[in-house]
Amino acid sequence: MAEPRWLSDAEQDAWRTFVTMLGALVDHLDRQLQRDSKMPYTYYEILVVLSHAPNRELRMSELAGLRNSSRSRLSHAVARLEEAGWVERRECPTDKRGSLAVLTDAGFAALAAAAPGHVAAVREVLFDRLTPDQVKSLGEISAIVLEGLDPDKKNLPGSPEPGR
Amino acid sequence: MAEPRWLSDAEQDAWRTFVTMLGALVDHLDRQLQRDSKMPYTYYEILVVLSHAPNRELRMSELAGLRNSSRSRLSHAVARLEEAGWVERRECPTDKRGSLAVLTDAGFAALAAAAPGHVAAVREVLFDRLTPDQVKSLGEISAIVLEGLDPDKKNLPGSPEPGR
DNA sequence: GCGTCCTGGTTGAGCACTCAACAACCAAGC
DNA sequence: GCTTGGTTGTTGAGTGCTCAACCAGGACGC
Repeated sequence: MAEPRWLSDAEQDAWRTFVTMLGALVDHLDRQLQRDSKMPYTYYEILVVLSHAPNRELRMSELAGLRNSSRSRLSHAVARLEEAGWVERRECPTDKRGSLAVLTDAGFAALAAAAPGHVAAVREVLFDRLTPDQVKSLGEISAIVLEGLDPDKKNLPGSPEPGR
Repeated sequence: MAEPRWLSDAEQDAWRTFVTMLGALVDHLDRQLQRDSKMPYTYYEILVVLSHAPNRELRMSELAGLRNSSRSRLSHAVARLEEAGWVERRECPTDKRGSLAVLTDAGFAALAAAAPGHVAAVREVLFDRLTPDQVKSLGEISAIVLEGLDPDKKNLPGSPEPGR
């Protein structure tokens, strides 16, 4: 086996900073939501996606696709959200195998209550500290990396904000 | 309560792309390590940090600090690594409360075996797709965000590569 | 009709993490 | 010495995830 191509010093620096930032960022946002709104970030995103859907309902697998989540994960998650009263399951009228996840009024209210704090947190750690050029740059870099990871996935789910 | 400052369109775009990329990236790297080396990413990082330490040993809390990890998490993780034979616990000679985590030869070998694949994965999804300017930009942006999250933390643990 | 294969979704075991509680120990004051 | 308070590290319960196994129902062939 050939000697692997290790990272250059500049690459190592960038990688260490990036990966540390990444962990701290995810941790920070997750804790903020958990503390202030009693929900993990992933559940927040499920509620957001549902809030944007027509009738605030989606087939389980559509929801999983939009969330880049496995069916299993989503099934567990929706079970929790159902216990919390934020989502209901209904039978799919056109395919008896299927389930619909429906955002309840209580779920929408919980989302509406959680959103300002979450968006404020995102703004505070990210957008209020970066110049418009840096935001643009971050978007471009993210798109390039994402393209390499997920070549045929073009639909980006989930703005951080709830829908109408 | 005042109307929250929502994100601009450009910010929303950047955020969605960024957050989606982030999830996919973490997932990709974690799966690569789990598949090829039977260890989660966080355990890989513990081994890396230990491999760079003098005598390949560290106090638990130092290790936790370098890894930005809680004591509890580290304690659980080291218990697993000990089962795998990659790390040993020893008493700290100067403080009877303390424990030392010591990287074993088997642990070092496992790390050495895992490193090339991991670094190749990082290179493939990130550095081989970005220009040097973009790498520089990513590093700067990461540093700015990290500064806001972790104001007094200046030590960045963990290059992705094992030490001597 | 009937069989076969695929798809949608759920389930349960196992794993990594968090949080709170705890035991053991050090350090400082008296 | 003793007590008080902070530190170090572990433990156990609970949560969210993955993975593989599974059932139910659709889709296509015959």
